[in-house]
Amino acid sequence: MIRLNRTTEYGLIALRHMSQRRQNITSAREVADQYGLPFEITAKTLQRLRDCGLIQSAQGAHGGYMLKKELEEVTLAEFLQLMEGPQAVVVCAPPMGSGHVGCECEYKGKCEIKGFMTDLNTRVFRFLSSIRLNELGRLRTVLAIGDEP
Amino acid sequence: MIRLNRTTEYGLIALRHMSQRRQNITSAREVADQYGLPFEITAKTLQRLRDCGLIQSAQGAHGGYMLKKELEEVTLAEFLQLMEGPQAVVVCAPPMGSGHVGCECEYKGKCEIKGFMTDLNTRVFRFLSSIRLNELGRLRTVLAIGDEP
DNA sequence: TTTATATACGATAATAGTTATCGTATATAA
DNA sequence: TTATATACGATAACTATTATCGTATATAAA
Ligand code: SF4
Ligand code: SF4
Repeated sequence: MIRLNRTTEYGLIALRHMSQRRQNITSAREVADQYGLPFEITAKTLQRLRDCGLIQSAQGAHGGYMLKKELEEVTLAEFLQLMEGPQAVVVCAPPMGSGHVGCECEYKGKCEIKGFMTDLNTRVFRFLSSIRLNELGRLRTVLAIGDEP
Repeated sequence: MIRLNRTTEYGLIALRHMSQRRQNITSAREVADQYGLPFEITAKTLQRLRDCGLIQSAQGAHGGYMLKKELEEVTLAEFLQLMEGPQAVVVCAPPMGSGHVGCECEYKGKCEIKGFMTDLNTRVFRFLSSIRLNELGRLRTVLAIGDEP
């Protein structure tokens, strides 16, 4: 229920990379190389972030990407929606953020847990909205002692 | 990131059904019929709940299933772990509940968001642990006005 | 003008995970 | 003996995720 997409991780890795190099432009190649990510997917991920308005792109030889939005202004809920599409705990619940697009479910008529699920969906959305992407910069990778064999 | 398995829903539907019919035994057939669920999967789901100690089974002609544990004592975090296996936000984070079994990730060495992810994992676990299955009984299906076309 | 380097983007293959089904065995009350 | 139930392994069908390929376009610099 809880696992993120790889592309979401790639996106966060790229955003953090950019937030550390303020003012400086970066490129899909640089990000992919530095973190060992697959180039093609990294490139597409960055294009997607640009489509969403989180970063801006410049084409051509010295082109690349730069942060556009303040990461503090982006919640994890919003980011997930941008990267993974509309999210909901169950198909009958309205996807986070936009709209009451409550989908269809074949069990809808007889289902007795819909109320519970709708409530859960709301709470999950609130939880994810309480986390902002500027937290990416706060925590660094702390290798726990004994983490490696 | 956020969607539950169908089997988890089937399990919750069954648990709620049983919690409404205290003392009375129910069966996979009864649950499947009443809510229109696929019988085979419902049966396996109930077997799984029994393996986990949430319900007890009786074989034979008048057999079936009964609640064993108080739903108030079961958190959503525990339930998800039982139904969907060890859960974590990312593969490098320790799955909820049991252990520091932090898995392997090919990007581990260079990754800079591991700290953020580990922290997120902990917070998600806390969130899911704050919800208990007795809430299943509190909310009923409230059909929103205009929910159907 | 040519070259090197970058983004842009559609199409598709490979992989993994979820969901559903089939077949058979066993237990038990009537 | 029969009807009804759980128990359980194997596998098929479906869906989503993840990775790759091919080609087009933009731009700075030689
Ligand atoms: S109607 Fe019930 S079974 Fe269907 S998605 Fe909603 S909660 Fe799940
Ligand atoms: S090491 Fe980094 S990329 Fe790998 S799973 Fe952990 S957070 Fe994700």
